[in-house]
Amino acid sequence: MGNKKDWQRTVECGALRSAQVGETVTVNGWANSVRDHGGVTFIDLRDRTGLVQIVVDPTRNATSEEAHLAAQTVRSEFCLSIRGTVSARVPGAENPNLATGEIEIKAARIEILNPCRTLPFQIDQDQAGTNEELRLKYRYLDLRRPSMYEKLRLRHEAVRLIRAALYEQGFLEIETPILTKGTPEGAREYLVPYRLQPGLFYVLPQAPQQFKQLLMVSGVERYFQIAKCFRDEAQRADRQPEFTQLDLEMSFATQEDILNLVEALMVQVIEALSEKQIPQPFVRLTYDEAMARYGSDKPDLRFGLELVDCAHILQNTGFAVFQNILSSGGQVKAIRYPGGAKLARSQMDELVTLSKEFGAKGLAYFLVDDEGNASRGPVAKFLSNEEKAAIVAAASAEPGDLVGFIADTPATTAKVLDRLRRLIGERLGLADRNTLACCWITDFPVFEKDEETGGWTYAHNPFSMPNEGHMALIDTDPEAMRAQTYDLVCNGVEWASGSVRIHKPDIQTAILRKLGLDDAQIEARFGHMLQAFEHGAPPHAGIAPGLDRLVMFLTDDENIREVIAFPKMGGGFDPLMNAPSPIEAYQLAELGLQITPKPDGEKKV
RNA sequence: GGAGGUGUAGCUCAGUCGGUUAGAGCGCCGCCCUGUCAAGGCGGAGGCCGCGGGUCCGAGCCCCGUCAUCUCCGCCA
Repeated sequence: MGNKKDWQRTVECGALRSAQVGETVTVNGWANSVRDHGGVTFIDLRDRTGLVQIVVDPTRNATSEEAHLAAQTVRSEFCLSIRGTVSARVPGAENPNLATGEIEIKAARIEILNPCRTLPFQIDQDQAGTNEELRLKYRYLDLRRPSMYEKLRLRHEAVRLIRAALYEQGFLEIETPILTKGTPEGAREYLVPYRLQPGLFYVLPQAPQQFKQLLMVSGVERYFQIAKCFRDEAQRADRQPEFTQLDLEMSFATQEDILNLVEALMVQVIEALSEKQIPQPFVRLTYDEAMARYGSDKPDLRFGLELVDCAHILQNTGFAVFQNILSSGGQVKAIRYPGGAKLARSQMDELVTLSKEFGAKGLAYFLVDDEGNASRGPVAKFLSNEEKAAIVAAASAEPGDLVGFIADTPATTAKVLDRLRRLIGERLGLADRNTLACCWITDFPVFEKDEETGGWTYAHNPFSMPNEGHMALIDTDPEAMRAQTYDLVCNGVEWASGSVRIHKPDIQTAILRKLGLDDAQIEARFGHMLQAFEHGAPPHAGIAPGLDRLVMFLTDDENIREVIAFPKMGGGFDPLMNAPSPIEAYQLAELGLQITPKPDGEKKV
């Protein structure tokens, strides 16, 4: 206490109430706004706890001449120390919009800790209208806005709750290397040249996957980490080149253990930090069910509009287009567009155009009339009355609805109908913004066909344990194999992904061979994992929810940059630090690197 | 890699059918003002209309190219 400087605050701005009237206090903060009336001047002083009004009135109180002169030079965002007396506002001058609106501080002394030059943008207004590149360039100013501070605080609280809950359950928080080795395939990786032996590179981790499994072999049993992950892929509104996952792994655990743990943890965090409705228990769907009913492995369950498989209804149809698709292994599935019969012809045409953009050959549809009959629309005349009635019933279509059909391969049918379903849901406002509809998607395929090479590629994660008995299918019907895998999906967004891991070297080797790796490649890339599995590796399972996504749910942001303190722009460029940037010639020489200039001149900077 | 949107004052934006001197609000600067809280009044400064080319008597506006940025597809778990 004796070390305290006289400019240092004794109270925080937002904490002051009528109870403190009469006290002499010192506050520190920034001038949120200044209102100079010639004689009396008001300053709204802001710190992270809120605003308090400062009155500078040389005729009415102990305000010194210096304080009055200082107040006249104060501009927006000056950093100030102010000492004064907490006073009740004059009757009628209270501000009910301010938590501290009953009182004000009559300034005796004003110290300008640091002035502020003219701002590049106004920070006492909502950030929504400001050019984002400018916000990122001056991120330190952008983050002064209370709404941005609140996002930082929510993120902090989420992490704090997660840590507390996992500590409580015996999890160890362990850091794993950032300079490491890549996992083949998957996302493009960030590379760091190795100076001591030019030509070698570290790889930044896409996730701590292998390390956390090795920690299980180590006997840690319960591991977690708030882990930075790196992927050198194209950006999206909800993707950053570096992002954060809650990475966790448990030994001697089943899928059920992981699902229960994560479900309880996420519900706890959401309920503690938001008013969102989060229905429980989370819906569970297998991958096959999800694809059949929603055409997606990450369905938005805030609304229905389930897809209707018309195969049975149309098995003897006279409509050649549908018949040909069905007899060649394709699907005919329908989706209901509530009230869609009222759409203008141009809007219906737009649906057809969009379907084609999504990959379908077209969109067939009929309209349901007031009597519940499918009397109009392009396919109405090609289907029998019995067929139409059965489809109307199966889709629960009502008078005034449009029923659209996609007839194509199962993959294309799913993809297009998923898009249409989301489009309809969005247009009709079916998704309640205040609800977080979570579901577990389980039992993903182990392999899927690689259309380019004709070989097999992993569908989920090459370390995932196939379902019991499914290894028997690896030579006969690998496409039918399912694994002990699970994704947590919320409002159509993939939130977490995990699996029971393979802990047996023979199974892991068989899977890798099926993926087309020869024994030499397996040894080079996964030798250390297989060797670890040969040393008494325990059964283990894990998962990794996206932390940025969690915060986006809390803040209702659709843009991941809003919930990261210092994010990067679209190309991975950081306009605040000006990174990436060129390095010195000697640094390149040390690394044994030579830059080949792009033929067509310079970009940027 | 592809598609679409945007680019005009420090910020957010308007700018008609291509027409002579490019506007508004906020911010900034100056003066006035004793109760405001988005303070108010008066005055002022501030523009490579992203950049390059073209069409035209004439381009912020039309055409071509290019750069930046945002969103989506591809990609990415």
